[in-house]
Amino acid sequence: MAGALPPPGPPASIDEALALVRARGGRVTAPRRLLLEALFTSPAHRSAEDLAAEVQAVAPDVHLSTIYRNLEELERLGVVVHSHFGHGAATYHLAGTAHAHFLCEHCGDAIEAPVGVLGPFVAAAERTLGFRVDPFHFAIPGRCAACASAPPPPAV
Amino acid sequence: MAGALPPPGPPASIDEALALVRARGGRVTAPRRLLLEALFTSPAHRSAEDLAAEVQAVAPDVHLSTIYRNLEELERLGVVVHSHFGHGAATYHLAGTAHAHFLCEHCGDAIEAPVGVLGPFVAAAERTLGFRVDPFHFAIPGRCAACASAPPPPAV
DNA sequence: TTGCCACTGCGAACTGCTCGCAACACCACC
DNA sequence: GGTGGTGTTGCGAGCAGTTCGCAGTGGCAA
Repeated sequence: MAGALPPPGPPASIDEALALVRARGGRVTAPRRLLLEALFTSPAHRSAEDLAAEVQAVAPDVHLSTIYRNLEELERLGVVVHSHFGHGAATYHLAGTAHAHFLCEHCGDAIEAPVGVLGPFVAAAERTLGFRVDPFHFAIPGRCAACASAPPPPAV
Repeated sequence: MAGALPPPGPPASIDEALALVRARGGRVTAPRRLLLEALFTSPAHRSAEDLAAEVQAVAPDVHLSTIYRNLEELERLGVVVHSHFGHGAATYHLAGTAHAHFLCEHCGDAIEAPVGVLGPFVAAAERTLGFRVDPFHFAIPGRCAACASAPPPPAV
């Protein structure tokens, strides 16, 4: 690739992410590299604990708090984003793949939301309330098609 | 489970709520009554801890876990609902006053959402994905008008 | 009045996350 | 190829919010 172009969006590779880390004075360490490898090798949403397990499969000494600190740092640099699915732990994924989620509270299934569904809602919220919705940070709860069509469970 | 007692809507008074408790075999106890009083005397959103403090102002011995257990029970009976504001504790309020919330992640302000803003979005989600959105359970994050117009904080 | 059992208070435990601290090791500079 | 400053790490304690187990209490039907 050409020389000194600052990446306009989120980094597309581990090396680009590490360059970003270096650019703001950070250092390239083994836990950091392993965490990035875990993030880049799969687009899935994983909790900090899942990611820690993946890193620890290679380097068992890496501590959970190191994972949290690195995720926080990478989020500040725009490499990853986190979102919340229901009541449980936060999940992390690459910033480039940010998208909204619908979470079925019945079967636990998460549906990745095409932006088109949210666009009019986001626009309406801004027009009516001046509120700029961030639809990525929290999953939108409800019932998926399969569970919605099934008879609702008894109230007790 | 046998639907011998279909309550048409959420109870409108403490006594109605207690009748509901009795109808499913429950008992009317002092902590339960005090909790309902706290819930019915103000429409505000309060955390379990806030509600415990209100109850404990009258009956200091009531334990926080009793509050949680009663809230769970009342939720099962359809008397209260809980919702989540950002990362903090869950908040509880009467089921009859359910409404969506927009939560500003910058100043922490919560805006109660007129249903009109959400209607088209809920309809679109159902039409496109078959997904039945429950917009009440989690606050919708973003930036309020004041914070959105202010210059965004530097990325680092 | 009696007795069953729903409910309570209490404290420990759990989950998800953050913090303080001393030791370590990356890397700019020589 | 050293060397030193300092960013990062591992560790463990601690926090908030919530749940659980247990033995004792007391509401209420009979």
